[in-house]
Order: sequence, then structure tokens, then C-alpha cells
Amino acid sequence: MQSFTEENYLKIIYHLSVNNDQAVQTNAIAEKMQTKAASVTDMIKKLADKKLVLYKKYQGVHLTETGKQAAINIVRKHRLWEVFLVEKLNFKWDEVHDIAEELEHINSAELVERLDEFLSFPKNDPHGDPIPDKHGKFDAVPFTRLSKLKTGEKGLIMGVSEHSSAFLKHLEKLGLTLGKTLTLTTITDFDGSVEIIVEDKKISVTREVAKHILIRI
Amino acid sequence: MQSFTEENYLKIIYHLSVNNDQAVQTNAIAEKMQTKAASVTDMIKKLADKKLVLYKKYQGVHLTETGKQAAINIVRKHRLWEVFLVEKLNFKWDEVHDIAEELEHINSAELVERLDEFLSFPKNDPHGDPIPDKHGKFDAVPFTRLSKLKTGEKGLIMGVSEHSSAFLKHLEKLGLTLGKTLTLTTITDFDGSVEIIVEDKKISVTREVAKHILIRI
DNA sequence: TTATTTTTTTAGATTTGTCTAAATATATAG
DNA sequence: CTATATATTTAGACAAATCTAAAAAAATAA
Ligand SMILES: [Mn+2]
Ligand SMILES: [Mn+2]
Ligand SMILES: [Mn+2]
Ligand SMILES: [Mn+2]
Repeated sequence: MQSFTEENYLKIIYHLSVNNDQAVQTNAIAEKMQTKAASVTDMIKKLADKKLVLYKKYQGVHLTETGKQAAINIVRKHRLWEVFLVEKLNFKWDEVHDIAEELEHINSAELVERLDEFLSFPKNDPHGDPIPDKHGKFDAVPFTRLSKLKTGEKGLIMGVSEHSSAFLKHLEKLGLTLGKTLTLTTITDFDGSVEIIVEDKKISVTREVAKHILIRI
Repeated sequence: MQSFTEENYLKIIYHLSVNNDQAVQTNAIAEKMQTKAASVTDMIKKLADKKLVLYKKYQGVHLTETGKQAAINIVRKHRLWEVFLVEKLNFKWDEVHDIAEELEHINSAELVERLDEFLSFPKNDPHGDPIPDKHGKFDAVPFTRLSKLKTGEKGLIMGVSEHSSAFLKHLEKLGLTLGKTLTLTTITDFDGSVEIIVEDKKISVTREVAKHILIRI
């Protein structure tokens, strides 16, 4: 069994290596963990001793299969708890992340399976992210970003790639929530912002925001 | 904010001092915490620095009002999560304690209040123990023990004072669950075991077991 | 009331996860 | 290919929570 800290390292290494099969760098981990590179090196050695990561000095780390499964299990718990908080306890999608950061470390396989069942085996969390099943399997639905759409194209909002409360609240206010359909009408030349229509309303979205809205055409 | 460890100490000191206004002894804490007296002394000093307990060398500890409220809040969370596990996730009453030991440390006041509401503000946990409200208030319903009943007396099972899985499973098997009504028919002289009738069935219960069954006459 | 037992505290180590500062390796730029 | 910049590791220290062994206080018994 891993400590909370070890679990957080595994999860971060996982997120940094998914969609990218290169080695994860010490500094990248340090930034996400909000700690120092020296501390990361210490922890990496420990995780390597436990065969959870492969490590070569100065060459960054890769998760082993065991490490990857451990990480995915934490992600599974995180996302299931987020669904619970939104669906059952009526939290908003911008309020659940920090609580799930704690709940994801609760250690009971039985609890996770029963929670999954209680929630009717959800496929996605409140931010559109896929929930791995009990074997760690999930399908990565392909997506594009609002910032990549061309004029006139229609799309369905299926997720976000930025999870800060400020960003989510902003989308909420604009009515840009999961499942909404939108049409891109204009791309502004000078700043790349986009005009879209959602539910018959015209909205302007900065390029920075558009980059983080995941779309299925 | 307290660490998990500090919270566990507070909770144990609380349980050892409720129904008993004497100072809680170092060794008593050590036994419950499954640790050594020396470690307890260290922690007591830390809790005293934080004004969560009153401590005089060699004289044991008392919770301060702040410490008591902190402890009660942990107990509240523990019992609410136990209700959740039994009522919503269909765990048995003997399966929930260890998971609740972890969940009780999740740190979000909003979560607790919403969970309480989701559960329809339960007054008691699956073992009959009272759940403090958000202000830490609860009424200690008076009770007696099956071992104190006299021949012919009737009673309602309202709780248990032993929470081990083995004990709870045993009661379950005998059909001695919360809310059941029983009548004491015989007290055996030589070993103090009691014969009772529950739902028209005659059952024999050892004195040791009878001591831990809480009854309202 | 003196001796013995029990309880509690202190002293000094250990483990985990962190830090700063300095050393070393790797990458990048001329 | 060498100089500089960046990334990473090492060395040594620290705080939290624990431990063992020994000392000290309090309780109990003779
Ligand atoms: Mn999240
Ligand atoms: Mn999420
Ligand atoms: Mn319990
Ligand atoms: Mn309980």
C-alpha cells in the first residue's frame, strides 16, 4: 500500500505521461506537486525501489504497469467521487475537485465498487473526463478543441482541459456546459477570439478559453 | 487544522472521557491508539500547546471546549458516513467502521452538511449511537443493558457498546438487531447467561454478550 | 512508612517527506 | 567545440510521529 504522498506522485506522473510516451521530467513533477526538484528526486527513488516507476538518473521516469494501474485506480476513485458529489449531493462542477482530492485516497476496493454501482456505473465525470472501470479500462473518445473549429462548424461540448474553479464558473456563466451544442460563426483575426452561438445566443469567447473547451463535431 | 493523527487522539480522548469527567490517563490513550505511552506523552504536549487539551504532568488530560467540539465533529462525520455506507451502499453494520475511520477525516464542512441532508438528518448511526448535529448537540437517550434486565421484563434493542465485526455478526446471526423487541425469560445462576424471546424464538445469550446490548425498557 | 509495583516522562534514535545550497550532468548557443 | 544555461542530483538539515530504554513520579502493599 502507498502513502497519500506516494499516491499523489503516481497520479501526477500518470497525468503527465498520458498522451505522451516520453519520460516524465523531475521539474514537471515538482511543479505539479508544488514542491522542489530535490524532493521529487527523493520520492522517485522510493517509487523506483517499489517498482512503481522506471528511473534512470537524469532521464526522468516512466510508470511501470503496476504503477500505472495504481495511478488509474486513484483517478477512477477521484472521478467517481466527483460524480457522487455532483449527482447526489448537488455540488456544482466547480466545487468538487478539492474534496475529491481527499476522497480519492480512501482505501477500500469494496467501497469503490459499491459507489460505482450506486452511481449506475457512470462513464464520465462532471468535467467530461472518462472514468476507468474496475479493470482500469476506459475508452479515450477522440475530441477536438473549440479553438480548432472552422467557421460554420457545429460541435458538442464534451469536456474541458482546465479544471480551475474560476474557469468552470466562467463557462457556467456563459452557458457553456457539457452536452451543449454550439456553432462557430466568426473567428476574430487580431486576437483569435471566437464568436459562437449556443442555444440561440451569440457569445464571444477568448482564444485562451476556446483552447480548453473539448468538442465533438 | 489538525493532522489525522491529532484527530484520532482527540476522538479517543473524547470517547474515554464521555460518561466520566475524570482526567484521561496516558496508558488508556496508548492502548486505544495502539501505540506506546511515550508517544502519547509527546502528542499530549502538542495538543496542549494547541489548547485542545488541558494537561498536568502525571495527572492525565481533559479536553478543552475547543478540543471537545473538534472531537464531536469527527464523531459526527464518522457516524454520518456509517449511515451512508449502510443506507445507500448496502453495507452491513459490521462492515462500515473501518471505512468510516478513514472517511471521518475528510475535511469539508459543506460536504458534511450536504451528506447529512442527503441522509435526511439521521439521529442515530447503524449501531444506535447518536449523531451530533452541526452544532455538536445530541441527546443522550438513557438506556440499560440486557444484562441488567430482570426476569419477565421486556425491552427494545437500541444500541451496542461493542463495535467489533465479530460481535456484530454474532448478533446478526441471532437476530438481535436494532429495533427488535425482546423478553427476558430466565437468568442462569451459575454463569449469568440469559434466555430471551425475540420474535417468538427462544435464544440463549452469554452474560458477556448481554452486557453489550443496550436496551430501552 | 518503607518497599514494591505501576504509570508516566525523558533522552535519544528512526522514518517519512520536506527543504536549501552546492555539485554535477545535460542541453543549447555561439 | 567550447561556453553558458538549464535540469537534476547529492549532501546535510529539519519537523512530525513514532520507538526503546532508562529515569522519575505516583499508587499500592506490607
Ligand atoms: Mn478533479
Ligand atoms: Mn474531474
Ligand atoms: Mn464506527
Ligand atoms: Mn457506529
